[in-house]
Amino acid sequence: MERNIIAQNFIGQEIDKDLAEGVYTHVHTRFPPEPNGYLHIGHAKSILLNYGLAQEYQGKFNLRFDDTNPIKEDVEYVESIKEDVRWLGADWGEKVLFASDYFEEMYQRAELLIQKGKAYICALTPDEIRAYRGTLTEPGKNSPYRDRPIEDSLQLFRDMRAGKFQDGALVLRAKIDMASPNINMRDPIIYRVAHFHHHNTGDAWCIYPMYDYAHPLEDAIEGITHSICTLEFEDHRPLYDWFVRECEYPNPPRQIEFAKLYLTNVVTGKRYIKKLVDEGIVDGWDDPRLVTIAALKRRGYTPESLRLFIELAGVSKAHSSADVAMLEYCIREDLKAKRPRRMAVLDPIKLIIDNYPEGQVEYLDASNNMENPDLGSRKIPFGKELYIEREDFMEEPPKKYHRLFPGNEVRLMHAYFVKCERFVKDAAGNVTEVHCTYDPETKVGTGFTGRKVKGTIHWVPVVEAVQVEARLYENIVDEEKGVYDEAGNLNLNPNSLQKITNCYVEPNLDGAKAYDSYQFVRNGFFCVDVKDSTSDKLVFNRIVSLKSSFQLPKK
RNA sequence: UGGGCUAUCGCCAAGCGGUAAGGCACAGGACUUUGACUCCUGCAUUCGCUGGUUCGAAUCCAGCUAGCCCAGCCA
Repeated sequence: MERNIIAQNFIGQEIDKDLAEGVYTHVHTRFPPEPNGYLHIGHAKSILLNYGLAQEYQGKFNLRFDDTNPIKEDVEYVESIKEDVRWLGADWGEKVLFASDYFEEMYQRAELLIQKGKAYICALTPDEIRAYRGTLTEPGKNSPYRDRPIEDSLQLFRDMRAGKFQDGALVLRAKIDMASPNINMRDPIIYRVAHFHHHNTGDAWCIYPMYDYAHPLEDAIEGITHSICTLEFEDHRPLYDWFVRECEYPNPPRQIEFAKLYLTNVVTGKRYIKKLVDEGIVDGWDDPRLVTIAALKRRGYTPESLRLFIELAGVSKAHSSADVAMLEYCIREDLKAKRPRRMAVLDPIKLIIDNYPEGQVEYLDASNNMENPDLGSRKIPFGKELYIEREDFMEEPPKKYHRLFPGNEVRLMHAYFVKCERFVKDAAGNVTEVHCTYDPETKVGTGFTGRKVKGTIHWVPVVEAVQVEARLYENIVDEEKGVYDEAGNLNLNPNSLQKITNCYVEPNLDGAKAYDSYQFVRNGFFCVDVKDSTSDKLVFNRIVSLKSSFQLPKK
């Protein structure tokens, strides 16, 4: 049976233990995003982890929107989140769940807390509450409203719900311990007044539960067994357990924390991504320079590649940040045998074959993917004039350079050996044309073994070349300076987007229009940028660089 | 003398008292119709530090050190 790699970590071990000890008889996990932004690579880890765990133990997985703060939330986000979760392959079963669907039950349990003397209505102002809370090193002191009679609190709470108070006038607080060394236990607020339209419940409520209260109840209501969240909630676990216990839920869920996924020298973090989007520094939430799921998808990443990445990165409690090289490895690994390959020239110079008949065009048969014959082959027009990459010719080559230079012979991919005879420069000294002679006997497929060449280069026929706009992306942050400066601002890289308009790819002679997900192996993988193709131009985004593919050998 | 958590190769990460898995990256080499891919090879006498227990410790104990999180009517 196929084991879920994603479940092989300390969380899986804890679950094994729980199951063995009979604490739980089954496994039920959930992914609980707040609909206040787009999902990014970090969420993919949580989604795949929770879903993978449910799969591994033949349990259930819920997608639940943690929509308890209408001020920050929007339906636009719930739709995009559903799409991304679905794209990643996580199946949430019957229907999507919303925390807001449990508002009535949460309210009832809050009344229960009041009746048990475990919660009270507090009229301190926000500033006063902060002052009474104490500091990290000093205990807090009790609110003067802490011993308000139960009946008074109950009535006040009902009045809050009835809309008799302004925002911020009153809050419901849990009565725990103002001297607790854990600040979360110092009578945390559990309900606040907010006259705000909610995307799901409309204007039915003017009081909304806080995360610390709502989350454990949501989990308990849904019968979640393992509530997996990130490290910053470790301090909240005692409170989580307190609410489940005091609200009298049997079969309490268990919270387990893991370290967030960071990528080295990449902007993760919703807050910063949002800033880049809001300030127009990037084109939108799916700008290929971001690591939102939408952006990765647009760059050509596949769900399989992200799953592989999450598996390779692993899950632990150690603060860490994975190398982007690992992410790029994953997309190469996934695509290399799956997708057809094409030739492309980003920075063209002309290659003229002096001994090739003027005006002649022949259609060469080219394998779509040498590693996967099932992908078939295609015809490529070949003629006297071709475009080749500027980097593939050097007037004075360094040692070990085995592409074109005067007197050297190379293979034109899928075609012939070609020997450089001479070249032409313009007034500024730039090479404009490279002249070669070809050897008809070296045609691919003829089994020619007379001699070997050390280099094989890409080319595109001048006559039928398809011109596209290629966008090459560099990291959006300055890797030298690091992601953030002292003030916590992003160190942006002004060259994060370089447009190249005079780029050519080979034509699709079979009439296919899309170049989506084709591999342009010498130049990294490309995919069509569907959204920005407003003109009739094709727009390509390069998604990764191939290891040393265009680097000259080091000295 | 607040609390919680973390520390194993450049980056992730196994390891759970019996003598340091694996992946990415990197470096050599072979192969080659993509300097890619593939294939070999190399890459921690050592597990933040210092003591202790033990025949034996990355694993147990004690004490240090460093880093991260917490004082929203955000999640």
